[in-house]
Amino acid sequence: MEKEVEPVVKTLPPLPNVDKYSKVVTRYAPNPDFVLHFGQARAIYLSHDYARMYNGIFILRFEDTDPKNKKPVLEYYDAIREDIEWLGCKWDKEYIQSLRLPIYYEYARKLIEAGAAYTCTCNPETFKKLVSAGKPCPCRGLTVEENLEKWDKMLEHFYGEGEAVLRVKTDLQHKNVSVREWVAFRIIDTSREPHPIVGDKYILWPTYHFANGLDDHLMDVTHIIRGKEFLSTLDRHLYLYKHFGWKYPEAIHYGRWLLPRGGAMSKSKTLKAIKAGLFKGFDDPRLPTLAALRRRGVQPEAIRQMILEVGIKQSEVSLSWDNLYAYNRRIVEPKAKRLFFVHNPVKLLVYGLSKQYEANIRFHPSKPEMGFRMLKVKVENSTASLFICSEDAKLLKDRGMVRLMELFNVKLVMSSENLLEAMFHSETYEEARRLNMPLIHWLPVDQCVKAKVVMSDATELEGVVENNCTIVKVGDVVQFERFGFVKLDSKDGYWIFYYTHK
RNA sequence: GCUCCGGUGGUGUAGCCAGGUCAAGCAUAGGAGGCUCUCACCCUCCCGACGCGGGUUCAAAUCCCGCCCGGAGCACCA
Repeated sequence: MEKEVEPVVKTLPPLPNVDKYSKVVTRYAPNPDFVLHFGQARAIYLSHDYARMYNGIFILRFEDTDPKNKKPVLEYYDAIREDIEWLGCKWDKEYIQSLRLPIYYEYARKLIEAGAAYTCTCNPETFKKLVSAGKPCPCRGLTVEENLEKWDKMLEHFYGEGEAVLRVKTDLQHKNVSVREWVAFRIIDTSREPHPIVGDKYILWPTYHFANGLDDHLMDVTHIIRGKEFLSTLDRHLYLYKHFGWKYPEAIHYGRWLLPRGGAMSKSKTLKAIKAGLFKGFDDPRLPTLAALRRRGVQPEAIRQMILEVGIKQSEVSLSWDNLYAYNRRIVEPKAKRLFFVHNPVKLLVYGLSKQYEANIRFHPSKPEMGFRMLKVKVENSTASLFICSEDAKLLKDRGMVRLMELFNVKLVMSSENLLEAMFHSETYEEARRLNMPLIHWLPVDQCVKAKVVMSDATELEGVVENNCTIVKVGDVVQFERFGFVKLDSKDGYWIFYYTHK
């Protein structure tokens, strides 16, 4: 029995205060305004894996309450579901906030009735001035009745966009000015900015602070795992929970992580660049989206292991792609079949052959159980026609002799720009080693198909791949020997592979 | 600027709460060599870190103070 190399998988540290709750409930709450990127896998895996670890519940909640500035797009709801499924995380419940507005209205009314929230029709500038000085605005003194009346008018489209908001009462001296009297509802003109799901049905929309905080309670979330950019929303939520007399869930915040090469690019910038044609789509190999990583052959388990390794510190971390690739290689290497791919092929004629040749090569050098592939070399008039990489052609010119892997050794006799001519030298590997010949791969000109590899910088390498590639299924990761790991992307007429890593 | 949060090799992480077994472990990257009919994998070795300065203590990466550096937030965004 051969043992697979088991990577040392770190286990998650225990979650705080688990025994205080009857069931652990976590959630992931994306805004469907773009596909998920690599960094978001962190909150997803941590939330999901903790829920599983404690036999709890993992909730997916779409937070689509800004049809204007962070406009949700219908296709991304599904794209996000697909991304999360690909990561291997199944959610137990799903909610869409835009379908819950009546619930938010109901709780807003309760808040007003409790005297904990008030309608505000101040000019934003004057309000800002007052509140940063720690002073209340005139609206704060309105009676409950007056507030309910104005609230109803807000619901009835009496006010236009920007004319009225609902504020939550806080401490006017709160250290963080943005926490003071924060906005729970604002008006968005959905006749101009329709929501992808509910259209122009509502104009009064809850802010993230309100809907997110409220839903965490209503959905019995016990443990919130999110980036530390949400640290200040916790302060806001605390007021909300205090007004309602609720207990706030355990909140864990992790620091942001930096990725090299455009990893920190913002959604809006990325979208703009895609529209401008700078990227091929949201799965362009240069982008750090999950869709792109998937397309390139990165295994979700590699991402998970990397996230578990990084943990949940609040300090920021700079990750390198190399690190992710190392995890991925560990997963992919034992399974990947080996094939020959000759890029920028150059024709090589080998003379002096006295018989037919065929090479039987393992699909995996250290796993004979994975089987063999065959490459037949047709010899006519003592001559064979092969392809080799142009880089290897240079090698042959420099060294004079090379071994064609698993075949025989040749000696260069003539070279022009597009054609190399060589003489059969000897057959054995031992002879090649004795003479210190470089080893190169090759393909018979009649045993290969055209292929191209899309590199991680989106450039494309043209070449030929051995026709044994018919055993490869779309989505499989294979290794092109002396080249790197690639994933078969499509084979409609043309074999297209995406480069994964070395 | 204000408010929070954080600083272990190039990168990530263990250790810090309960000081000694840490002249700091592991991984990855880098270097050298070995194995191998791939530049993959595997094996061996090397490289390299407790931000700085004080204090407490027999003893500090671990506790205390100051400084420095980095990050996050400061919206009618999520």
